[in-house]
Amino acid sequence: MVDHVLEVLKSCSLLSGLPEAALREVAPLARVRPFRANEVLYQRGEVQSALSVVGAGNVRIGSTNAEGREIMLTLFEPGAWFGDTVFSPGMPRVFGATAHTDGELVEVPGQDYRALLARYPEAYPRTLDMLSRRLWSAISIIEDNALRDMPGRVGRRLLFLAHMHDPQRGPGPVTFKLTREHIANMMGMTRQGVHGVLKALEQRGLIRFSYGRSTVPDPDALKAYLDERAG
Amino acid sequence: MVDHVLEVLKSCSLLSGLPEAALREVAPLARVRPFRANEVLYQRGEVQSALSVVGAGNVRIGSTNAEGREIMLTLFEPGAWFGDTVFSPGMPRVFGATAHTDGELVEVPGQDYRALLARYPEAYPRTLDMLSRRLWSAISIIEDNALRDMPGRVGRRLLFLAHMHDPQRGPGPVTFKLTREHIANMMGMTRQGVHGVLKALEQRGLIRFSYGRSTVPDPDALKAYLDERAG
DNA sequence: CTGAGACTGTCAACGGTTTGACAGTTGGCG
DNA sequence: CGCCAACTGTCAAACCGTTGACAGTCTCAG
Repeated sequence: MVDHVLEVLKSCSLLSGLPEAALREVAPLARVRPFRANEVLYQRGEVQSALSVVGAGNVRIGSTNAEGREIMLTLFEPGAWFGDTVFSPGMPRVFGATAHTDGELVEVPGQDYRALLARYPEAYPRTLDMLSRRLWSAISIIEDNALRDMPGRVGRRLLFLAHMHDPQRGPGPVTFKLTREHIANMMGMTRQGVHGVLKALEQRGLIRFSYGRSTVPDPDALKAYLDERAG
Repeated sequence: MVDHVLEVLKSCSLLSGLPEAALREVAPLARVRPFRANEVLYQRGEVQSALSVVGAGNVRIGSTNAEGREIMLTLFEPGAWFGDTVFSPGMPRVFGATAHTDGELVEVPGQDYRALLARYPEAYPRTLDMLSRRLWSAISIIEDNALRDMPGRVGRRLLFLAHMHDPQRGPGPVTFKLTREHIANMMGMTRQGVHGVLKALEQRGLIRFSYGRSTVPDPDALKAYLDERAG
């Protein structure tokens, strides 16, 4: 069990600055939490601080407003971490987390994680780097939303997800298991609006889609097209 | 001169986790850079990494796309810091910085700042906290853009700026020296669109504006109004 | 294999924002 | 004090995305 937890922790980029000995120290303190598709994992506004690492399955990050309209920020794959409030204990979560598929979470209590970092200060620069990159991503999204039209936004967000999924990815095709509605929620658009945009991209051969999934056959080609048409 | 730099560094929340002795160490390595209104301070995409602290005046953070359309992310006051690439050396800047008024910047070379942190590791938690809060803000903005309509977005962004300006601020009125066009660039709207929104808010007594400036007489009242009408 | 539920395609009507254009206002600089 | 440049108010037309509605398609569990 602890070995399994250790494997998950080792797969997490945020923790890769820590030596294996350090991970062995926290592994017994972590909690494994299996989940089923569509289960609510965390709600926006909760103040408990823990570092969550996706061990298996996919997790949707986002929140819902009073009228039931949902916004999705991103989709996390195994190895991804979230719960940025570990760094600002006492702050409420800005977003919620919902299971996208069946899977499992490894949760390290915030206090234990912070204590560990203090014991291995050489891991701090890497940690700052990871957090800083996430800020970089968030700002890019704000920028895209303000400067680009809908095809631009949708295309860029798909590329963003592709990169998120695997930062060292080669030029091959990427597939997203997302419904039109999920994409719409991610962009603050409607299902119908997304349909139109995807259809236009499909006619250019930049995207292919079927029931419940979309595929970008050549991310570089999509990127080139987007860069050409705006900015 | 060094004393002056020291004062500026002490006013910066990012550096407040460092003991005064540490700030004294870097002060001589910092560069003071005076600027005039509308001067371009940094361009998006540059890779040089430095920590910049606003010593005096205001700085607009944002970027411009090829068509000349500008997006403004936020406006920084004295004491604010930027240049998040110090934590990810080698990454290009995601945004540019432009002088909004006359003023002055204090620049600490990235390497020196990182070396200082390594020498005073007790400052890391505070640093992570600051960065994490900034991420929190960025995500809030993404959320607002996706879930709220225009009056909601404009109102929330003004409140955000007010908080940015002075996190410990009391209930008094806040004034922004921003033209309609600046606000429009901040929201990805047009000048005319902003006009309509502000006019509606004005009729409710939630905002007042004159040539080149807008005033929120009672931020709490504005917040209450916004919370009531959406989420 | 078959039915129910989830997802998708499509359309017309509606509404809000932008575009573009021009006159009016303000503030600072000579 | 007066002019110029920057900023603002306002309007109609065009545009784009949403709303709402319904039928068609796909998947999976039983």
